[in-house]
Amino acid sequence: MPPMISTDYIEVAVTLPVNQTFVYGIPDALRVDACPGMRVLVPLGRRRVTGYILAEKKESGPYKTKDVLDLLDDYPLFPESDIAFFKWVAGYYIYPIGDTIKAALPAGLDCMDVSCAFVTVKGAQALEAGGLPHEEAGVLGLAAAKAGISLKSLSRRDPAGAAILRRLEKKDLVRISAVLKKETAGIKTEKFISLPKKTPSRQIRMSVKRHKILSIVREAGEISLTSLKRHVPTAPNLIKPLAQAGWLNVVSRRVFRDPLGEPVTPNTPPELTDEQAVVVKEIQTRADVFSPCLLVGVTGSGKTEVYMRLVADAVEKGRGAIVLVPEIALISQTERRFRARFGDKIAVIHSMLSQGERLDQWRKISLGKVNIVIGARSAIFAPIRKIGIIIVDEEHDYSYKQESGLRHNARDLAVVRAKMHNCPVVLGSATPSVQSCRNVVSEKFFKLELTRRVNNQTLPEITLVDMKKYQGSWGTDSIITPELGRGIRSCLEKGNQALIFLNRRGFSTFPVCASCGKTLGCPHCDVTMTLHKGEDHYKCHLCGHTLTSDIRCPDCGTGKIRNLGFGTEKIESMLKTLFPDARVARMDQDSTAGKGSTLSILRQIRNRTVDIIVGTQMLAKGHDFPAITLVGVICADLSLSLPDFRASERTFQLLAQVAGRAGRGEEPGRVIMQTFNPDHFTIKAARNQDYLEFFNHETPFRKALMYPPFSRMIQLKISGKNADKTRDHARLAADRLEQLNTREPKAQILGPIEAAIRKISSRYRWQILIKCVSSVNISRMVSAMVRDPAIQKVKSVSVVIDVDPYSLL
DNA sequence: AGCACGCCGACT
DNA sequence: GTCGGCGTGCTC
Ligand SMILES: [Zn+2]
Ligand SMILES: [Zn+2]
Repeated sequence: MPPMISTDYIEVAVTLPVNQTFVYGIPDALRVDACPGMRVLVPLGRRRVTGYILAEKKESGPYKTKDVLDLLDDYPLFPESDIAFFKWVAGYYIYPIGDTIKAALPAGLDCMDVSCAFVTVKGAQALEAGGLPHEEAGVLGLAAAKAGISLKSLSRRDPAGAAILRRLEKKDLVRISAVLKKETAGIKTEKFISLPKKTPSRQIRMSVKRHKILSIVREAGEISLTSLKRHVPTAPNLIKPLAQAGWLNVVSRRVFRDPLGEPVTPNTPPELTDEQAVVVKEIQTRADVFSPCLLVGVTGSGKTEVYMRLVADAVEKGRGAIVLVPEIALISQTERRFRARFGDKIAVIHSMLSQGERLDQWRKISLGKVNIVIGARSAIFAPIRKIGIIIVDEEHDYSYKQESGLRHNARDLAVVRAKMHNCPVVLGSATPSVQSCRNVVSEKFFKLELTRRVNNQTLPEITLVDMKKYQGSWGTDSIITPELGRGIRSCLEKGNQALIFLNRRGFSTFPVCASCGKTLGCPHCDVTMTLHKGEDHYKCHLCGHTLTSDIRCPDCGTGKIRNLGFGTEKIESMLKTLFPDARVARMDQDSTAGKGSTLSILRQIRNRTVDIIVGTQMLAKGHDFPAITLVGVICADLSLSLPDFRASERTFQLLAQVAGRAGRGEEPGRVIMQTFNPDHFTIKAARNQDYLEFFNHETPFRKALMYPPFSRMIQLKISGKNADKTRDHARLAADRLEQLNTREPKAQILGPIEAAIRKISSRYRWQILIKCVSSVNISRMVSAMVRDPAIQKVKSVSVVIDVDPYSLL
């Protein structure tokens, strides 16, 4: 157990966007159980909020302190040693410390006061009598129906809601009071039943059911109520009188929810290849020092086995391990293999888990029951005490970057955390990021390689098809070229599966008015709508707004819409026409929206009940499809022309990844990539599956324009509902930055510019880009800028800081 | 963030 | 005259 608080005061970080911590007094009754890493309920202003104990304090400082109201944990959620890490993260990402900790912890652990309106007796009478103004009756009815309504949810419904409520309060029809909103994730307890040591003297009537229960309990020794219910469904009612008469002992105990089914028995590791053994050895010799390693291994070269050896080795030495994997729907192949190897010694943090299940995985770690964790980006915050190794699989993957809230990059944080724990960190990939390659060149990382595939599979053969040849062709040839068509046919004739990739969903992606020529745009966003035939409407992919499929042009009022442009849904229907005997399935965000649909599509692929599978990048990651021998890429350059310095890298990674889906089984694979730019270095490098070729071509561009990894970059995203106010605020922010840009080496401030997508969900968007070779200077000036009251006080415009942005769009 | 305070326009 | 709008500032 960690050291308890021994002082009269504690330092607390509250979950609010404030850049400071607060000092509270701690009553003796709470102090005996309190320690850093626990949550407390504290008064702040005139409400109660959740805070995290950071440290003990001998003095209150210059403030008049308030007392902690309650201790919300009986065991710390994170070790005291992690606080330094959280502070580092908060500083680096320029994000409030309390919010940083909240983002790091499992969700649903926040309690706070929420203002709620309750209908008074007078209000109920008034509602029944009628005669109230329409809107007042509406709000009152809502509050009555829900037995109290929070002010926040009301003003979300209707911006005028708060004003109406105040009127009602004045008339004494509602009462507004603070209600403590409890955490939504909790610890699960279960009842366990056993026989008492001595048979009770008190006799009760013994029915058949009661006898049965007693005999089951006698046999089991101790049994949970849940398993007892499986034998006797009415057990909960039956045990009560038995327990009261002393015939049974019933205790409530905390349990961990097990989301992954029955625990697996650990399997035995296979023999390592010579190459694998060398890599493992190299990293093991650096076991007790911070040593970042880039492990480049072609698909199928056995990286996962190397990871598992390193993790097992760290555990043997009494230390823990963190394994990061890309975020995908369902559990990935890598996660499954780790679980098979380490059984119940490993915690799994995955987006498919419920809040409570995630909390339990976290608690298992913080209680020291397990000291290995595998999971997507949030697992980098897992409360492992003495980390012996950190693994980042597919380190180039974009899902390591969180694109909302605390915009961290888990891959970068892995390196930081490894440094704090003096341990190796292994970044593995077949196609490493430009950033990591650069770190090898600059000798920040050392590089290890796995060049041979374990079972001697051959790498897929990749051919390019120039789509320019078929521009204006008849029928479907311009989209599914004859080369790709022939490829699919021969793949199907051999009884294999084909995967067709297009990173754009929907049926028609470019609806245009036949009479005035205007595109059909979203009324809330600055993008065109997409026709979804299955759902029979036009949909905006940014805000979700829909328009009926039979709509006339809203601009001229009469024109019919011509549905140009194509997405996965259209490719699916074209393939069904071209190959009427083939079974075609589609996997994208639309086809996997329903619960269980992802699983059912994956099962179809695995059981070979589909022949052609069309999909978006969802198909590119994490799942193994052994029967796929052909991968067709409809348009390799879709993401190439985006106005973003990482467009090439993203395209290269995506193409390399999809290509890797071909030939995972016995038969060699084939990849056909259709492109308008067959001579572009990105496409060529993807065809050659050569990350170094890509790196060598991309590096000069980045260097010339001072883009990462040759500089640090921070992007400010300024948005608001009012176009003029947003623009003015963006200009103000840029002015402040210019004023703060005094230290050498100076930063380069670009903008403000209007974002490429000028409006999303009725919010106008502006951007400022800051580049600087000095990490310290760029961080200092941006922190100072956001702390400026002139910037902070304007609440109708939001300023979001994206440190090391992945995409600038 | 949320909540109160305070200062100005358009209503009784 | 006040009711209620929002801009400003503070929370240990
Ligand atoms: Zn028109
Ligand atoms: Zn929209």
